Amino acid sequence: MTDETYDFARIQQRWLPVWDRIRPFATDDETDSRPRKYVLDMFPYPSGDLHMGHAESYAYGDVLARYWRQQGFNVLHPIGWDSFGLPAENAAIRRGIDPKAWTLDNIEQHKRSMRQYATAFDWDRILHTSDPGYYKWNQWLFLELYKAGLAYRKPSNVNWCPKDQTVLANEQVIDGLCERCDTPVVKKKLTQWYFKITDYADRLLDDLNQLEGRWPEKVLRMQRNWIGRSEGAEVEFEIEGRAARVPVFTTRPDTLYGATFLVVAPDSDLAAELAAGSDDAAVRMRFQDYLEQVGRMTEIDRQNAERPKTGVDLGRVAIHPITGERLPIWAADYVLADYGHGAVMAVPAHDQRDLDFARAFDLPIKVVVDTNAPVTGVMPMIPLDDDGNAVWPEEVPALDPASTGEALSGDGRLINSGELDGLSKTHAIGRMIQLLEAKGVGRAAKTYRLRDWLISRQRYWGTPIPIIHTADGQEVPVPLEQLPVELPDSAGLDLTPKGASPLGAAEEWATVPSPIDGTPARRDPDTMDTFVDSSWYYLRFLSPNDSERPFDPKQVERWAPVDRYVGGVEHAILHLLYARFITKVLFDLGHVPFTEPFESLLNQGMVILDGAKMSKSKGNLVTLSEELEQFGVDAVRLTMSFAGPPEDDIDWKDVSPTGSQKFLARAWRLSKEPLAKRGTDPKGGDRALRRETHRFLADAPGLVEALKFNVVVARLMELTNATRKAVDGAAGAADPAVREAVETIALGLSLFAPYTAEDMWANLGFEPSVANAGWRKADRSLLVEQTVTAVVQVNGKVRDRIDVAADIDADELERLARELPGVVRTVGESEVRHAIVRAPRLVNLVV
RNA sequence: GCCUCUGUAGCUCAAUGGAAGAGCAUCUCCGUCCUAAGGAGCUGGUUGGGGGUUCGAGUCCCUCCAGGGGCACCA
Repeated sequence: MTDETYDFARIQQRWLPVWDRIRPFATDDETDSRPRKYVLDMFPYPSGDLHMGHAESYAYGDVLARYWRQQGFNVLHPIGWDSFGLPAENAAIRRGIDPKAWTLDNIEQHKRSMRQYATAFDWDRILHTSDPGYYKWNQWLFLELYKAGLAYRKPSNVNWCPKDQTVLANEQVIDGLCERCDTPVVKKKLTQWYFKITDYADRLLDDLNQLEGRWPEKVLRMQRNWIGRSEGAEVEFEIEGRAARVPVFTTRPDTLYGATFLVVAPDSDLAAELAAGSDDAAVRMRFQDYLEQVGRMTEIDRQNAERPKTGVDLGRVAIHPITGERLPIWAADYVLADYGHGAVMAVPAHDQRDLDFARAFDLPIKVVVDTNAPVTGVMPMIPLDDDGNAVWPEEVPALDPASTGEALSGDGRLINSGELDGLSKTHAIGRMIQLLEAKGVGRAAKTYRLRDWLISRQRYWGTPIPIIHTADGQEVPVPLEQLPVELPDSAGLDLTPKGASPLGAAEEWATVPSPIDGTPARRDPDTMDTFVDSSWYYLRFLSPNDSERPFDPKQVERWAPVDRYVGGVEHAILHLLYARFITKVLFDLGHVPFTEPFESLLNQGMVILDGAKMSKSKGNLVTLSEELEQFGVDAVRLTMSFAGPPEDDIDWKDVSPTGSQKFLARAWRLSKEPLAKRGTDPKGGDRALRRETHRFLADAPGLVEALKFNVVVARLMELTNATRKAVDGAAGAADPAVREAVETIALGLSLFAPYTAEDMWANLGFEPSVANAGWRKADRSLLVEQTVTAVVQVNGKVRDRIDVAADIDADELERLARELPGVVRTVGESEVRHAIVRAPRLVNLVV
């Protein structure tokens, strides 16, 4: 191969060392006064080598980072590794090696591949979370939350993965299965550390409105669903033989008169207490059996709404707070212990779940909302026949959920409800809350699906929780000056999951003197959920080597929050919710001046193959390294960008890296063509080509910012085709417009195909790097057309067209239009009743 | 089941209510000892179906159909 043919391998070899030397993407100049942009790619877990998903994500992040750089911004675009977590530990267990060494090897491998892939990262700021210099500040963060009362320990029923032998956060349980290994999750009673994210539920929900339009609608919806705020009332019921009243949460306080029994979650403390207080030994026995039966069930069974209702009568009696009726109390597993108060008032007539239960156990059903009645203040919609007479429905559906099995959940008029009678649902809700408040037995209330964030894990490869437990059972924070609490060496430790943290077995490490009085005490043996690590890493990138503090406030002021965050939708809930939460906590504690970490979010789609997700087990993997070998880095990157909108999935079967390669070669060959010298004034060059060039320069920025990378690439192809035509045609290679066009193509390609663009730039006689060359400003005067073709319609149908001056006025255009042969022929003798003129493009004559 | 988003050329996508377009692929031709690179050109459409509003609808409204996504015992 000679220098005359496009050879991606040669070009890659040529420029990689040059970039290593000139470091085009270093961002460290404190005096730089350009406007700033912070582009962040979600940092990867360093397992194995880069795969197609990474290649896609980094291609997109790079387009944005390189684009803003070309637009004259000082761009921060860092990378690091989320290097704590189970995969390293599991791999270490399987192969009997040190997780630390394994992790560092992988990071090195990743880094080499990323460089080869020409990612525009600042290599002077890399970090990884398993570095004590990083996780020291995880521990600092934990202690900040602890001091603020936002980190606490409590015993509760937690999600337990029997395979990984560790607890899982609610967010890590997908359809009842462990997110990582698809093992059915079970419940286990354990004392664990939590972050009090529920204190922030309202803000996490309400602040999503600020992100509207800048985060994908889908992610906003998922977060809203996850937080799941519901508004209603808390109602308190007296229990016979119990001093304290029992509160329940309901969204339908209007149906309180229809409550015919209470249901408590079998696995709640309340259920156990009520059952224990029953006089009847048989009741106590039945409850124990039922509790065991429920405990054996996996989450996946429990979440199945189709299964028949089960439950036991606890033999206890609640008093209806308004009517004073005596209501039975049941325990049933359709009520969840950790939502609301773990107890509900059952209104079978108006709630499907309660109805199913009442029918199964023959409990009373009382209708209190007439859903056939027109709602107060709203006229009923009665259909009319052709003569204008009302057509009454043949049959009004019966108000009888007991026999139909259908609960009446709609709106209607209250009946059998004392002073609420006649009110609509909405009015009755408000009125009932007033009544409850007046009687002191209830109040308006909100509740959430969101639970507190369970952060402790019984594993080795994570951040040790910086708490010391004294012999007399006190929790003492590790003093700041003793941080980091470093992990003990893994040598000699059995990392195999046993349900207890391996750290507890590292006697030498675990035994410490109490910070209070020096008596023997023990370190907390658990490590933190790795989502703690990633909840604030975007701040650490601003001063990654600062050993004095987690982040430099001056740099936070300069760069944060992140302008554009790029990553997969698989983190739509977990990571993003946690990062938002921690950011708000840091704001409240005065550490950062903003409340949302990520100004805008790009969720790229997945790379799939033949309509299916790629997976090793299915054997339908596309291996990135093989694609790179065959097509080159640039062709693969370009294929990613060209495949469609970034948020859509890319089916590798539908795309053509060969096509990308051909296009790159065609563009590259153009860089050998221009005969005009560097710096030649393009004025006077071929007007049509200049117009194409400047149309691209004018349109590309908006398209990039709208994330329509595929359209930008298509436009580059058009410009390339136009330039080839000019070179081979009348304009010729010496025309200065050709040089201008080719330089523009190189600049445009620098966003998508950095090696090719750099080589073209050199062919055109410039010094590297094209990445920092700067975008050209479009000359708007070249965009306007002197003449345009106006369409002339008669009754909306095109009958003729005419070339006119672009600035023609409406009257003149109409006059010309009426004389056109096609128009005269169609209009004939008819009178033109109306003319719509949109100069200079269109005339529509209505006859 | 509920809530949402999307349906335009074979594929991926454009088109302030104003001529239905681009890139890629296909096909044809030029080129060549052969093959390929390369170049030129032609095709290709009921804008998912139906109805409505409008001088004019891919665009706005209604309805049906198809696909994607989310939620789903959360009181």
